[in-house]
Amino acid sequence: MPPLPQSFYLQPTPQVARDLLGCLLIHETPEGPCGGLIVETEAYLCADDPACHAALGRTKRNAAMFGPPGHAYVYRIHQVFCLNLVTAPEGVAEAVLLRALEPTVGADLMRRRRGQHALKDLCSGPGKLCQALGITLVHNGLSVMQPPLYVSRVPASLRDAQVTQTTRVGIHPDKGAELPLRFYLGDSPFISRR
DNA sequence: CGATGGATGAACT
DNA sequence: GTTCATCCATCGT
Repeated sequence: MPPLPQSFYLQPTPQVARDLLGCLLIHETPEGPCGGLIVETEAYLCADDPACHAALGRTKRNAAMFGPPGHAYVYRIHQVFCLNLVTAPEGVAEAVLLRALEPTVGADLMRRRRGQHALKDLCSGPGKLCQALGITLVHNGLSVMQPPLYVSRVPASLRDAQVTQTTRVGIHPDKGAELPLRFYLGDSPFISRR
């Protein structure tokens, strides 16, 4: 399957977050390809969303969010990295955080990067996912519409009933904690938490 | 199981 | 100096 086109990332951001569920994220690395099916995402919006990194304007760190859609925004928090896919037209800072994958490609390689872990714990969190795939700040701003890093749709169809929509993880009480912008596959054992 | 706290680095006030 | 879009070990039930 070809990578998702840029037009995909120009849909409303919550819809992009939802539609990314079930899509395949692949990173082709020197050690081999690795990745999996996206099972958990969160949308971060430009307007009325204090949790968005761009809520206070453009900075050196969040610059990629203001860039073209279909590119990566990678940031560091504590000692881990997190991967977002930039949405909305250039200049409008919105993105989707990828929070968990169901490992399907290169599981052994990912296990090596993460240390010995059960399959369900390899990519069950935004930091774990980046560690497993070998995503770092060097990927900040890169296109996710072509190798080595890309997202594509898979043939299997997705039933609406499988998608759960709820509040985001780790958001402080006065920062839009009540916004229902987290999406995950309700029957997946690979998500970060219930 | 669930709750808690420390690690640890960069951006920002 | 404060604040995290986290993770993991280590408690406590």
